[in-house]
Amino acid sequence: MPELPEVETIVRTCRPLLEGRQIRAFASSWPKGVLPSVPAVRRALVGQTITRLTRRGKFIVFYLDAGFLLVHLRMSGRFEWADPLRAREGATNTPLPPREGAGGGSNRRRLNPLPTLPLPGGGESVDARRPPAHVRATWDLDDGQRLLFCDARKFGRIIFTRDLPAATAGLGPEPLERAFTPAVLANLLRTRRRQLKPLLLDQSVLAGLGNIYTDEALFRAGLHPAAKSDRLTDAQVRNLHESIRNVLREAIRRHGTTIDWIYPGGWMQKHLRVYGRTGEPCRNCQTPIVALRLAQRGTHICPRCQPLR
DNA sequence: TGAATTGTTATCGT
DNA sequence: AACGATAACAATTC
Repeated sequence: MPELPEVETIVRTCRPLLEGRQIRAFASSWPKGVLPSVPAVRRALVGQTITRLTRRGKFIVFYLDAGFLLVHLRMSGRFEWADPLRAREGATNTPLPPREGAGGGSNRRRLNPLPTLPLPGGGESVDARRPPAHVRATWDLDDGQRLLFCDARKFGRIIFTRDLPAATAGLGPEPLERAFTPAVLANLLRTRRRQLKPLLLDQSVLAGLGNIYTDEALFRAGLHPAAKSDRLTDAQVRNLHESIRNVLREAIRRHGTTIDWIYPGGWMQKHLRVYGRTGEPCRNCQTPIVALRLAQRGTHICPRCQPLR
């Protein structure tokens, strides 16, 4: 369930491997996920050089000589690498980010004919000898590497466009950019009358937050997820603004949250304060964390630190 | 076995 | 009529 920090980590990890590379081939047997169509995307991609790799909200954005490729991982999408070069070298000097705490040891992979490198940090229990499951698309690059898009649930999307602004027109501001000031947030909140959590989850309002970091930001700000967006004081808005940015920055520093097989390599899960901590004591006041259902989403709060009124 | 999972979209209600 | 809330949906894992 990659949200902004996980996507940012993936982009930073893939950037040195992708920027400057030319795409030799693109293949996919997944028509629903590739827009406008697999043949059209193949024609658009082959021969193109990837000049930049960036992120917009939860989209990974490939800048090409002509046009842009957007990849959305949705729930279960991930990138992997099939890399014959690295396989020959024993995969010992890969530019993967460091890991903190447990899981150490198995960063080195055994020699084998066609291993893949899970991104971003190397999964703790990923067996590199096993070919990746659910491969939906592949990119062959001019240095012999092959990038794989894997997605068990097929919720992800691969979209080619020549008009990036049009393709991302439906996204709200980037929470970590300078332009995202407390005044901007105040405007987003007060021009609507919605519950805070569904509003912050809405990508057309603010780009990049998902279920985990919305819960975490609201906890840090001491706000109840069902509180109405137009009833916050200036101080509460400033607080929420700082909470959103801080939790995202901390999560990026820790390479995101790893809570299941989908996204390996992060360690922010060790620092979450409410998400997934139902029944455990609040780190501020020891009150047990409560799970509730809001906007069809599992939601976690400290009832004492986040009163509704 | 079915409950849980997320973002988007269609639909319902105010 | 515009906005907000809600339900359905994609497909798989445990």
